[in-house]
Amino acid sequence: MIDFSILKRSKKSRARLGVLKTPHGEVETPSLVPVATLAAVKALRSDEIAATKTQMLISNTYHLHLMPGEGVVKNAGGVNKFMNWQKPTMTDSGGFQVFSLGFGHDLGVGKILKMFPGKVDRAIEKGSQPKHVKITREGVHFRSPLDGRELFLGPRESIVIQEKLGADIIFAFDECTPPMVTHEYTKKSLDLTNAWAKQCITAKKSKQALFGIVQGSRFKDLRVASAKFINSQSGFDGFGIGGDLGESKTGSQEILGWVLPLLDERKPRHLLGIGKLEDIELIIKSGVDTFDCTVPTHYARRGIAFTSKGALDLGKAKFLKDSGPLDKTCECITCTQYRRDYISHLVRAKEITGASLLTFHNLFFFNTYVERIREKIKHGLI
RNA sequence: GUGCCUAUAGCUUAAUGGUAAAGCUCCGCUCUGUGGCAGCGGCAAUACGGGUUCAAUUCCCGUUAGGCACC
Repeated sequence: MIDFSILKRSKKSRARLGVLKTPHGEVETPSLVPVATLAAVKALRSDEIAATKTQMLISNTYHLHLMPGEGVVKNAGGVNKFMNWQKPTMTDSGGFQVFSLGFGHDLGVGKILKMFPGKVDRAIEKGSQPKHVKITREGVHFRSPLDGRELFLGPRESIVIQEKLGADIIFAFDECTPPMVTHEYTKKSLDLTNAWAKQCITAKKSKQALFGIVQGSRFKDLRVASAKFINSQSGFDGFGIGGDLGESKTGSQEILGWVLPLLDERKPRHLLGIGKLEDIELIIKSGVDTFDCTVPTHYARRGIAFTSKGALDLGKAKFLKDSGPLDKTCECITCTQYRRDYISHLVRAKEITGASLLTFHNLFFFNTYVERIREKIKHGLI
């Protein structure tokens, strides 16, 4: 069970200030939801995650199913107790893995593609299938990257697993479509995602909140149809917006502009997998309440620090001669207690403490950034 | 001290009497419902001095350095 209330609606944009109440506490929205795929934000303890101002985490059904298996998590009392995290949680349904382990793996692309005009030779047509993933009406056959065994995930399976994982918010099982799909392929995929959406609603026995996912790729008619359909399902407590949002920032704005006005404004909207620093204000202005993104944590493990002066690659040797903090204006533990020369050394030596210090800073920095946006909405600035 | 062996990029190794190749490192770039992953691009070398030859990194001599054996 969740309860969402809107404290303020912007007059300058579709941005909204809200509070999302869950069994594990409240989330002030808009909010970043850091990614804890395997019930861990890599490199941080749960108390450290909390100290980065993180309000909610999202874990992954597919990955936790493979390892350690949802039974282990259930025996521990659910994902919160399992990882000693007292605040709200979400689990993603595994729908993204249909893409990332399927076409994404085959073609070596992410869901955001900077496609050159005319590169239609790689378009994914109706009827085509990825190599290691088989998509059927009932669900998706995967091959485990861990041991090669077959595994099947459909709407019912995903919900059953997510109920055992026990997060506050769970997502419907969908097909996240690749960026280079044709209209025909997307239309067929959407029929599947919508059918699965209904099956997820009927499969759910728990009191967890269930979010339906809007797909439709870059096609306006399909995005609109998807939003209307998902919005019409009273079994959904909120919405996810998934898939490819087009090739540019203005494209993403446009797609969110088609979709969000069609969704019941009393329910929260979560944007799946988007959240580079430069995206955040734009998606919030479009009316997004929560969003998850691997960027702050994943980039930290590659040695990148996000600062008020831009992104810094601490792996570069020049930082070995830099005695300053990562960011002079940041008040996080990493910035107040450690210097760039030391962090650079750790990154270059591949010491895990480097990943830890950078992950802490990046999450604190992102969360502070979003906190300021909440303040701006509160004061009518955006 | 004597004999033998070796010397190619920062490191580890290829190859050839006729354009010197790769891995790692280093430098730059990419990587949005997470691979502590991966990909792309770049810098960079025949120890030194002679000789043979149209042409030597390659064959020969010397120097230097290193390794091994013997005294």
